Amino acid sequence: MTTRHQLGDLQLAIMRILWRSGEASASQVHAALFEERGLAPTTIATMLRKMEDKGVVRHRARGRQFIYRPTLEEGDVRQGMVGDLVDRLFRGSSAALVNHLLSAGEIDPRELEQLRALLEEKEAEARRSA
Amino acid sequence: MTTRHQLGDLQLAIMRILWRSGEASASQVHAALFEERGLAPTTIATMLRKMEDKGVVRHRARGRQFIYRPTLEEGDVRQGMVGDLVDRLFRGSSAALVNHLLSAGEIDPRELEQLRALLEEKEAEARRSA
DNA sequence: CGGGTAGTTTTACCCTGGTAGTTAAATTTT
DNA sequence: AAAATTTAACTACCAGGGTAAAACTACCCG
Repeated sequence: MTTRHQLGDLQLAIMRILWRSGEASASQVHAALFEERGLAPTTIATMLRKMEDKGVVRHRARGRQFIYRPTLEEGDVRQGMVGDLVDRLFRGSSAALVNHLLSAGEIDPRELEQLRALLEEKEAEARRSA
Repeated sequence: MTTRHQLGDLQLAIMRILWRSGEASASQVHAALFEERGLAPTTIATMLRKMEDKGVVRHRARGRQFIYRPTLEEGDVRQGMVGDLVDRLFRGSSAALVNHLLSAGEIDPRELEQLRALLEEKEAEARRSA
């Protein structure tokens, strides 16, 4: 199991850039985020450094600039953060979370059917390997 | 929509005590949590004060001690925190979260069937009000 | 009355996320 | 060569969660 990394909002935004492009320099990340966030370049650079301390990105030098790469897959991060929430709020039961979502009407009715299909598939799978 | 309150781990633990007992003094909360956390009584008291600042609990005095009551339901907190995660990680799509849970095999196979039943119920409901 | 005790308030630290100014080094431009 | 620009490093600050010692206060008991 990948160590569960908890990422903040800006950190996630940065990761998304990196996942999309594979790797990027601080200024590229800044450029990509400037539109929606309007942050100072130094803010991005600082955050990238902190993220490197934490181990979620790594860098190599190209000339005088740093190129950052993510060390985690998007799925890992999702898994980790969702898992954490499940532990904190649903005593580890993912099923309880799904239950909550369904009961609270958080799911778009138009998507119910797709979910059911997926669920049935999983059920069949579970039966097969039982 | 209830304002989305983000609660930390200790805060959640405290809330759980309060939800269970309806109301409790700082020392009662401390006693209830001491087993698993072993924190100082002042830590609990401080946290309760911070939580009151934040508006998630309220207190009244009984003699010289403070009796705290939660101002939010457990469901509200769940809804808020899950909603937040969904926004951050799944661009607001709860269905995408369910999808993730199913695809990643996070759901105990034994619970699949119950979920399917619930899902079918929701589907029927949706059809009815469509 | 006086002291122990229970319980609250004050004060203080650490850590992390977020934000950014300032400075220093290197590279480009004039 | 000098000036301007780029880019990274350093430093700083705020907020909030978490943790707790210390100080204050009111109460009870002998």
